[in-house]
Amino acid sequence: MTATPMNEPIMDLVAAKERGFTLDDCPVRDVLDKLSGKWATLLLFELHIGPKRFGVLRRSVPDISQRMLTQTLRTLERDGFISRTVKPTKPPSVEYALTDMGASFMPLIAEIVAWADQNHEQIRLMRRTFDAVE
Amino acid sequence: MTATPMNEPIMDLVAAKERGFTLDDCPVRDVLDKLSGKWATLLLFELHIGPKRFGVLRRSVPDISQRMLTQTLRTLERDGFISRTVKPTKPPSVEYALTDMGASFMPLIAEIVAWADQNHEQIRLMRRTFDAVE
DNA sequence: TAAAGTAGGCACATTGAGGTAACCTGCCAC
DNA sequence: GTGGCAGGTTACCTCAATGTGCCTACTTTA
Repeated sequence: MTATPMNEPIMDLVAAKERGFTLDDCPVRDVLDKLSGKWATLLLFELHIGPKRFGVLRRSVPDISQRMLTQTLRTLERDGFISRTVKPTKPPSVEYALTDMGASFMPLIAEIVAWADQNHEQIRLMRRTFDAVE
Repeated sequence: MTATPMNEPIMDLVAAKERGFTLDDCPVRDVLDKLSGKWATLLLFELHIGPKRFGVLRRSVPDISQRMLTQTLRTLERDGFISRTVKPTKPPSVEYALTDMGASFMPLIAEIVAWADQNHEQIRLMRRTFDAVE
């Protein structure tokens, strides 16, 4: 709840800082931007269950607008997290799927979910306490 | 590079979805918002090395404005990631430090950094390829 | 002929994160 | 006094992310 006597620092992070990983064109930003968008993780989430078509995705994430669905899928495709395959059905359909790289990213999301699950009660408690004092 | 035959889904994620973790007041959002801000991770990064005073933090992250430094520190404190301690020195000084909860969050950041380190070349390759085709 | 379902595109408004710059409150030294 | 440092706060502005609504082009079904 208060200051910690500091468990020893994670050396990877110390090393990362020394390599300049805190700069603006930083590779980590590329990844963080995926996590930060409102929809990207939800879509990765859906595709992690299995490949899905455009319309199915839209119904799976009912709040998303068509525009944001298209746009988010594009940037995820652009960065190689998902693939887009047009199938020559009668009305051509488009299937989206995780790539191997995208799939390798999901364990990180799973860990974040797990951490959030373990800590969100304390976070909300701290928040209420902080707000109460003004 | 193309569609993956889908390694088996991570059951924690499937379970999370069934518990409604994709909703708007979702606990995961609370955590993702920390990662998404421009400065929060950098400040956690600095405090992970050790406790630091306001002015030291400002010099450690030279691009940050006083306003954003104060603001980001406040929200991190509000959510219990860091602690704020006023010390009765001649001009009173303020020391910021990771809390235990904040420290427990750092391994996740370390993993994201490691993943970004391994994959950013491919991401940028995919991006260039995608942009070339138009 | 009309409706409804495929997968989008385009134009505009909103909104919130972030930046800039100035001011403030103590306390110290000159 | 005047100036500086510490740690802020406040007002104002910008810009990118996101939302809303309407449009296309094609095909199947009623």
